[in-house]
Amino acid sequence: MRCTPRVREPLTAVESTRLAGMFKALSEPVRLQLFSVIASHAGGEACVCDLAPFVDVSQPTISHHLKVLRESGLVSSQRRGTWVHYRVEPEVTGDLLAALARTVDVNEEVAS
Amino acid sequence: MRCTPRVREPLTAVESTRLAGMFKALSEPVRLQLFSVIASHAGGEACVCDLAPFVDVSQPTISHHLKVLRESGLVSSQRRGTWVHYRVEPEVTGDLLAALARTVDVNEEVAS
DNA sequence: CCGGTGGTTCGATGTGTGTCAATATAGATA
DNA sequence: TATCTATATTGACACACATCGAACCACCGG
Repeated sequence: MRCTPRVREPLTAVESTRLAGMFKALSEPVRLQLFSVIASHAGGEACVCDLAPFVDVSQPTISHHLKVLRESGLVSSQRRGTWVHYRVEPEVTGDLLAALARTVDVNEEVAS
Repeated sequence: MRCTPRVREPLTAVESTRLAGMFKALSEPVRLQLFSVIASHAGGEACVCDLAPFVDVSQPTISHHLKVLRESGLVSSQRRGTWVHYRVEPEVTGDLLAALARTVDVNEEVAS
């Protein structure tokens, strides 16, 4: 029943589950935009008050989305006095990028 | 109220919506694995019968997930006689990769 | 024109999730 | 202590979604 040969090993169920969790965190437009806004600040870091002007949802909703991002591991948070700062986790985002790049590379090798 | 300066422009709401749609397609473990299995075949292309052994869901569920991937633009499908072949769309996946890489780059520039 | 096999669509069901208003917490300031 | 601001949590609700069995469609070999 096999129609096409395989060129490399696909993701395992375990790897897929881990990566899918990160993709899920970025799968909401508002959340992706929040992540992007954080990343666009110096040091990949911004306080919540910097994020609010960019998205058109209530403050609790912003807080909820930040929690989802935090739990995915893509960002971390730190309180500094009155303000809470969110920071992109370069290592985790790098993992995600690498996994996706590996997948896409298969096509590029074949295309060239 | 601004605590941190911005280093680059974040994604707009429109861009976020488009990209989030692709991330969403990859946000399900089974679906991500299907995508990965397709990409792991020669030419970034595989027929449905090649995918089934890798995931533990019913055949209708596989078909549903393939439809979602197709509608996201990340893969396309083509019937060849009895079998239907799914193929990774390199250009679309490249867009996604580039957008994510741009975001991560911000951190790496700062880190170095 | 059948019977069979590969894939898709349909209908139903349980679970997950984005959103907000209201409320709560944490730190600063007086 | 009282109060103000920044952020988080709770509760409720509507909607989306993953999954399956059953029915359906497309191609192929008699």
